[in-house]
Amino acid sequence: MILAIVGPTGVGKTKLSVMLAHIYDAIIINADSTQVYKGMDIGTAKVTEEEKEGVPHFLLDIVPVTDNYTAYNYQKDARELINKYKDRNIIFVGGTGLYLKSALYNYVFLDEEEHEDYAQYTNEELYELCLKKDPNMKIHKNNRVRLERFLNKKITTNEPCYPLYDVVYIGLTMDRKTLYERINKRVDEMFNNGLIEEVRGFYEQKLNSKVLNTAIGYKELFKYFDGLISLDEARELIKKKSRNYAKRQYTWFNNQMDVKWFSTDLDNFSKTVGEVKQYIDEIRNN
RNA sequence: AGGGGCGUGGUAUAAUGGUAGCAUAGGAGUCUCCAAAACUUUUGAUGGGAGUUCGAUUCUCUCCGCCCCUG
Repeated sequence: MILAIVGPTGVGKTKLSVMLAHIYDAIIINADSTQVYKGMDIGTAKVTEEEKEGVPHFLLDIVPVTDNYTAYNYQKDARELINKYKDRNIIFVGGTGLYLKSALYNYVFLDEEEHEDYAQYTNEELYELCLKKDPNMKIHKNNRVRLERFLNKKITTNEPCYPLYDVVYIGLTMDRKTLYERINKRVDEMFNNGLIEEVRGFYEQKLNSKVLNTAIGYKELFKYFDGLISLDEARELIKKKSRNYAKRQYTWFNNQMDVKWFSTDLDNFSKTVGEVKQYIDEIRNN
């Protein structure tokens, strides 16, 4: 059996995953694009050793922050694990929808044929080049990385995207206002628990990488260390970006996957777990 | 208390005696490796009252609120 626990950031996915892993004697595979990196712990709300409660976790802390781990890498790694543990129950947990899609669906990646350097081109120029290659190209001109990739490919795919595995998608949700309050509070807790020191460690090593420049909580504090914004501004920005992200996660899971949603009962979490378990058992018996 | 200034979506701002603009937050959506990304779309405002006027958010008065200066 393969389960996937999805939902916005801060809704309680980690806790649910460990409890379900105990019930079904399952292993857990991370499906969060930033938790694969070593050392990014507090800012990504990575599960701690204590919280794992002995449940085996995979695809956590597998690459240094200087690597550029992509959905393509994730697809390979996750499918290897599915194959290796096909006799066991597997629980995917995480909020990066594209990673789940790439691993669990027939999501085709195209090898890049050329590797020209387009650094000297402006976004506009890249956009024009792409249109010259294919007038029907629909990538936005600000989406620079996608434009460069498009130019480096010889063909595009029309391969339909269909599920490869039988997966039960469990979505965890709560009303928007409560979720946003929780997200704000969680960011404050990250600051209290040493987020600044965690990020300063990377900053002082003068590390620079894609994930450090995009991950929420990291890029904002880098700006603070550079003296571009105040600490309070960084904190508010992190909260805002986290809320924006949560909303986009809903859009993705609502429209890209067949998710069964459950409301998180904050006062009685085991009740929520019970509802999820009942649903899973019904499906397994059919 | 006296003198001065200011009140425009949740927030920050623009403009005008004649359709109140922009940004951001909020809502909805798109997605074949930037995905904690990049976009699309949409709700929502002239502090209250009165006067002048064909018409006031704009001009006048008043009340309320906020800010600055003085004692």
